[in-house]
Amino acid sequence: MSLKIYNTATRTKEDFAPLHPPAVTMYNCGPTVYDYFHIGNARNFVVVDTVRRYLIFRGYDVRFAQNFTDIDDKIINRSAERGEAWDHLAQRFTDYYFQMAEALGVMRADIHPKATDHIPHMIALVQQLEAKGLAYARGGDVYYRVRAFDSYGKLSGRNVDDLLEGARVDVTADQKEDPLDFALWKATKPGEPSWDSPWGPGRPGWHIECSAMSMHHLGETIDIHSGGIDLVFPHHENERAQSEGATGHEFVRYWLHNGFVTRDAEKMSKSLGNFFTINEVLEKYPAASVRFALISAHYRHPIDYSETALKEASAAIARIREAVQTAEKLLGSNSPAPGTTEKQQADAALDAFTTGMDDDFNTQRAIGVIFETVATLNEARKGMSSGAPEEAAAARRTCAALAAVIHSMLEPLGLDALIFNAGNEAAGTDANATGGDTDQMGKLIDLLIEARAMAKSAKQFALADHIRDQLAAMNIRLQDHPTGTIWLRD
RNA sequence: GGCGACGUAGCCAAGUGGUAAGGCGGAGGUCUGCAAAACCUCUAUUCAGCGGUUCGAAUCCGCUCGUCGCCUCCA
Repeated sequence: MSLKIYNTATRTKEDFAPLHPPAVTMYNCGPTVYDYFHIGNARNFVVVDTVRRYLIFRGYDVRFAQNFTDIDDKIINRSAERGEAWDHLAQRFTDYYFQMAEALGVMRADIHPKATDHIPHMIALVQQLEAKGLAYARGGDVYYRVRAFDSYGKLSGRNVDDLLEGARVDVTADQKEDPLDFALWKATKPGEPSWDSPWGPGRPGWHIECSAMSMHHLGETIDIHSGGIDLVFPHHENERAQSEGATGHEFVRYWLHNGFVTRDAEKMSKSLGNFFTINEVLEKYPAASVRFALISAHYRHPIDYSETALKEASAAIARIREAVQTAEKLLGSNSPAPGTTEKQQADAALDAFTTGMDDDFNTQRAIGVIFETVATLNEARKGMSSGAPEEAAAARRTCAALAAVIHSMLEPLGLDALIFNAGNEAAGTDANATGGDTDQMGKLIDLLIEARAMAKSAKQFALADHIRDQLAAMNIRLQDHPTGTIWLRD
């Protein structure tokens, strides 16, 4: 079995062969920190995090960098509107990024470089391009000479002449040699932050930062570079031109781009006002549901954001959580080790999961396998209360093995902790959702369950139901099983 | 105008040549004191439409219709 990744550069699925296995270098174009990121940005972070987690699951040693664009027009404009210092604003939303990303189960990158910390690297890169005749200075600006780079357009499948036709170019706006040329360095304007450079005070163009930071931290050639599909052109095309123009060799081996989150089939955008910021979404729905919804279609396909989608995701997650928690609760603290049969059954599920994910990170197929495993687990659970001791013991082994394998499938999807740890902070002393309720709270609940059982055997159903209802009001839900009553936290 | 993606059940969504995964929702049933959870059965003779290739197509080719995206800051 081999992992296949769809490479935007070739428009085909390719066998994944990193440059120096098992090492994998990955770079994702991160947020411009001038506002909360929206649900579309969230999809990119979640998708890339899932890719990263799966590569780790597959045994790769991943080194991952994701930048913060902490200086650009949007930040300068927002800063002016708010009367807040641009660097203060950027820091504030950088902090929010970490907070929201963590909520979504997105792991921190190994490196989170900031553009403003890499100005010297960018200047050096621009100088290299200048020396090679690929860049030229005009006034205090520096531009990339697009037509001097032979393969410009290769990544996005365009040729420079087509680009000119459709281009809405205001040639008068600047001093470019060619309308297609783009800015590497922008001369400072009054009131804007600026850095000293060989071309005078100014600030970097947008594209140059990713080239500089990717090469500085991960090397001149990296394995995977990712972003939303709208970054293919011009951002990634320009990054490629800058990096390969400077070094003369391949910049990225696999270009990976995720599809949009749409709203009524249209791309979310600021101008349409049809976007939701992540903090708004997380106020309404659990992070597990949001993440599940974001990976419940293939990452390259568009996904429509709606209340229905989030509710369905919540229901789907509830089924998984219910199955695993019920099984683990019934197993108690002395979960049996799997025998050969159970081991094979679990391995088969894991293989099916891996096959799905190996096909260009097909999370939906992987999720399908999880649900099939859930169904098998629920069925096996009934056997646990069998009167025949051997049958019950076998069922316990099966349930233990399947519950464990479900956890190991949820982990690379970034869902395991979100589904099973959420609420534990509120639960306080609830030692874990799986096992012996050794804490005091658990003992109290067990006592109430015992009282309810006594009421039931005395046919005092009003009292029994009162106990159940009051516990439910505290999000403690009771389940009656042939072997006894268990409780779960909702 | 150039380039590209998509159209599968009430909804979401896999499947890219061998006879339609999975989830949500819905209907009926089993279990239960009643619930909850779970389980069982049913819910697409068919994959936008029309042609073609093939023993065989949702899957390949052509055309048509529809939706969306990139070409400008954008995940």
